[in-house]
Amino acid sequence: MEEEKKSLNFLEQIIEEDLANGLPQEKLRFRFPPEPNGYLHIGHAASICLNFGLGLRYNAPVNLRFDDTNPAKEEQEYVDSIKHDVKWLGFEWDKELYSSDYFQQLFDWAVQLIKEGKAYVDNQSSEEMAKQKGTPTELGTNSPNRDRPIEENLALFLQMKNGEFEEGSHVLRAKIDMKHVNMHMRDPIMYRILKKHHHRTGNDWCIYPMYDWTHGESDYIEQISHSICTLEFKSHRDLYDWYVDQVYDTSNLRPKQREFARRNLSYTVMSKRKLLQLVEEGLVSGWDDPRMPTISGLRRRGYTPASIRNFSDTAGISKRDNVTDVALLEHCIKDDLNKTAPRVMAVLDPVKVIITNYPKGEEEFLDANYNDYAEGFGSRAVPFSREIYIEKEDFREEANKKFFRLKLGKEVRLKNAYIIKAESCVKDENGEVTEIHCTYDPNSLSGSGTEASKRKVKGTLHWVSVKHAINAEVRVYDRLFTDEAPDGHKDKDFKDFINPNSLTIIDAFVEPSLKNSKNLDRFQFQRLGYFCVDKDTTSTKLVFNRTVPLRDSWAKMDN
RNA sequence: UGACCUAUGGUGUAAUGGUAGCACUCCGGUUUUUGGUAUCGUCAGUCAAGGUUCGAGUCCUUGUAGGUCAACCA
Repeated sequence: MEEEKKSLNFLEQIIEEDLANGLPQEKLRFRFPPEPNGYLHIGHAASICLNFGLGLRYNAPVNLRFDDTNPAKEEQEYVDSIKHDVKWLGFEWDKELYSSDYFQQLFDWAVQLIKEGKAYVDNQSSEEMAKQKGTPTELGTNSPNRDRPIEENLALFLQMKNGEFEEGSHVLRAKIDMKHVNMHMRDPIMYRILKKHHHRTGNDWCIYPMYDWTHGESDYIEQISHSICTLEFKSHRDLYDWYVDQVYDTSNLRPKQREFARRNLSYTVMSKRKLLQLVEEGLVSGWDDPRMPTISGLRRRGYTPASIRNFSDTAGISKRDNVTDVALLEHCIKDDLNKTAPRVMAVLDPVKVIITNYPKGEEEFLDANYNDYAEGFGSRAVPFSREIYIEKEDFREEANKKFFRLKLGKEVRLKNAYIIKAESCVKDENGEVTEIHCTYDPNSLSGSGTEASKRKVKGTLHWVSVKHAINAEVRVYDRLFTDEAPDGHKDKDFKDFINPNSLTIIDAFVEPSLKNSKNLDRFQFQRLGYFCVDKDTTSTKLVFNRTVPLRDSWAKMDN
């Protein structure tokens, strides 16, 4: 059989081209370079799947490199969560590295640049420097310190390093071109003074390298062949190349930066700043709130690593701005869970059914498959008795032919149990149905093989036995925002679109087999959706998150 | 009054000058002891105008639209 040719994305095409032009395959090396200043989200997952996917595809190593050059924002907590998330997604990095590992090397190279007359110390205020920088349409002007003698620069830079200056008083700048059409080339800052404790280097340094100076050189040190980042860094590429060229030795590989469009998802926001805002203002319970688009939020919500990987592959990558429909993500998790989740029964909005011809005090345990349509899931015993709960919406006193559920005088099948017929109902003073009285057909037990058990009845309902049901808190989620692109409105704040009903907490009844479920166990609650055990679960209280509801074509018809 | 990037069904992505395809969404049929799943199908697209070419989504020109760039952030 001929293997189907899979089309390449534009980055794979670039790599193929490089290989065709003589780059040896064993020189291929990638990296995922997060700044440890927040939690990873589904957009990062795109980058992770992309870089590690390339590693797998080309049998090339992929480094996990923490871009930790700003001690003001970075914390060990974030490092730990990032490592956990990458592992959880199912990827293995070659080396765990930190930009801060290269502080000494970067410093030495900076000294070299000063000696070559390619860098200088500027002691103007940031306002003055900003003014000289110009704008995208106006050229910049030179700093009065631009031609400071090399010896003086060297001495000042050393003083900066030794902590002899205040924060903000001096910077080291690359001497490139203040009239360059690219703003990033107008004598960019290489080092600033920051008298802050660093999560790894402690107080060893009080000058810290800027992103641009750090990133290309780190790629070069690690001999990354393809340094893949998002589109907003496109204009940094000139500078990336300039910096690398200052230290590039032709016997080594010269890394190449290429950019792709970041992944956006409909009905949510993706910037770390905005996500942080949601957390800090208490609009969600934390970074791992199941409504958050973070990896930890999705995990807690019940998403599987495979579903997220599959989403990334399916969505693909390109260079155009995009807002991917969250329906695709939901499709991916439903697709995975449909194949892997055991099916059980839970009633979220209960009404009591009394089976009047079932003997009082009697109970029986019915064998129920965890999955009727696939092998290997096994089964459990589900208790049945005279009183059960069904969903309120599964009963109507009267309804037309399209209503396949329980109505007076009609029959339905109870999943894994008997066929019952509604005879009458009891209502409270508000007209709400409080009890439904039914009779059952004792010969109709599921799987018993009797004539009666094979009767075709149109509806099948899920249920739990009143006596055996266990209580569970079920958290039902809706999208966090009511707008498709909450941060896409110039005149409105993204928080104006917060959905006030994004979380509904329900006291539900679940079948007793669920009693000992553990955190992150995933189930299909039949006819309702996929649910996942939440970490708030204790030995006395079960808590479930609804990952995603099942498709409900009846709800659409009924409206 | 700049430079750079991007424009393919509602959404996301292929087509590497040669039949515009795939997935999601929507809608409909079949199957079904989940109104689920599965399966079959329908609707729907190359931003515009010129040019090159036997042939253009692809190359060129000019528009138009969107995005990015002026942190001692990354």
